[in-house]
Amino acid sequence: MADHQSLSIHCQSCSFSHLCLPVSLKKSELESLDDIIERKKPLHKHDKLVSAGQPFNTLYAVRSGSFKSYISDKDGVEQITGFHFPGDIIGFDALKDQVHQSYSKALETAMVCELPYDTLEVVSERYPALRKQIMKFMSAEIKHDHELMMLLSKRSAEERLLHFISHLSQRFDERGYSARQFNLSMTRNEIGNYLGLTVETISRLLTRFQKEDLIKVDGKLITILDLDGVKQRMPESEISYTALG
Amino acid sequence: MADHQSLSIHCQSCSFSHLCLPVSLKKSELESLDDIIERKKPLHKHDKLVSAGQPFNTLYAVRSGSFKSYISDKDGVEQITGFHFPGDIIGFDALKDQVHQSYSKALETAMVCELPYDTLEVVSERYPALRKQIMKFMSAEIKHDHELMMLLSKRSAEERLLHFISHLSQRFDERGYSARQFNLSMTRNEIGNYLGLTVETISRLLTRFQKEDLIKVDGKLITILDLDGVKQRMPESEISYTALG
DNA sequence: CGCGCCTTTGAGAGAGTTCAACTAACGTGG
DNA sequence: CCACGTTAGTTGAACTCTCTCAAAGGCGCG
Repeated sequence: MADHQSLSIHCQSCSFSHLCLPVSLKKSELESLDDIIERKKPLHKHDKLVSAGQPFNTLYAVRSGSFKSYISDKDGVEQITGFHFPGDIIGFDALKDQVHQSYSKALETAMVCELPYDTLEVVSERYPALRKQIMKFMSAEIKHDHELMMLLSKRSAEERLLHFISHLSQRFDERGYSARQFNLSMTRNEIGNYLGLTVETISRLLTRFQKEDLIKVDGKLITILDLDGVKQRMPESEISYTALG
Repeated sequence: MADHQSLSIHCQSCSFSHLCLPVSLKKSELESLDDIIERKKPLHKHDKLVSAGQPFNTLYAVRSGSFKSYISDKDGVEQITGFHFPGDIIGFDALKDQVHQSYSKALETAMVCELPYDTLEVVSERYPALRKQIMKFMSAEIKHDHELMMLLSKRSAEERLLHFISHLSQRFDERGYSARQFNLSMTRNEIGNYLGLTVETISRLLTRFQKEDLIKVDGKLITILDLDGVKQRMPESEISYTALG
């Protein structure tokens, strides 16, 4: 079962394990985790990983590519609740009722590791460190959501987008990619949806930031020219940590 | 230790246990939980229960009264992230770094049950149901936060306030209070802060809702005159459950 | 290679904010 | 227990940031 489509890939050799569930696990714990993980076929752009209403069976860890998660109301209005990159875990909102509450869609070709929840529970009974790690991920998601509330509720369009760019930069950095130059896997529309703004506002702001020599925009490719400038014009959260977050 | 300021109060006799951690626990599990809980002295209006930056030692369950939780940036701008009523758990955002990320302040005279986290972890090792319950609470908070994002990002002032009133009504109902008439323990300012609106807008809307015979407003006392009307004018979430949420 | 989606840019409109003034309720100390 | 200072709430008028509507160009996917 564990070798189903495994492609001989393991947490031990995964370059994002320092950001993912394996963080702080000992070797024996890591091997147990590795045993229960199933690697799925790649997803293509626009493929749905999960849909709201589906029964919850497994959490997913992003292995490559990126995803958006969003909720939807009865009129079809959507709200993107997060973008996910390698190492991120998807599906925590489904734990309460064992039913998925949101949709997750691939923004580009992507791969995930499947973490069957029943098995995860059994294993975490033996390894408290794993359980703690899962709860830390959930806690981090709550913290992120609170910061987004502040952004949506109190910040101007400019501050929201600068925060978004700066946060993306930081996440790419953590993953070993360039903090200064990266490709947006999401559309302007999706950025706007996430930040509570319209496409037009995002477009206008990107143009303005470019005129102000803060960034360079070439379609999906963003180059940050003045990282300090970006951070200066963006309100800081009260509690900050130098290295780890 | 367990009898420290216990006032002979137990989960078994608590009228909010159906909403709190005890949900779905068996008798023996409940007794173990009861043993580790410490009941604290009452807090008064404006007393801080926790502050951002404090080391995290315990979760809190609201026993009576109400609280607001909020984050704050370096300029002192605050964002209320939630209001808490009896049965609610406070402190999940602190699990990640073992440091509180937000403030919680009593909105009126209130009491809490202290859930020392180290002990909670030891006990939940023996009782998986307790562990599951904690994770379900965290999952519910994530879901709530996502719905608030949708509210802040996509809804008009009118829809936000109607949602707020309707949600309060539902929570009072769950707690055995009237769903039709209740006192707001928070100020107009705090409602506005939570919903990403100004005091003036909240005040104007409440006046308008009253003129439209949706509600009656007498200072802090709200009477819902047309509950169906309130719900009709407020967008529904896609996934709804008849009884439990 | 063509059609659809994404992006950009402009002009006008509007929902909610800001500023201001006033009143009401609160609580604190004399 | 009253007086006073402070905080909470209401209402009006002007403003502004962002949205909406519109139109055109460009990229990319099939």
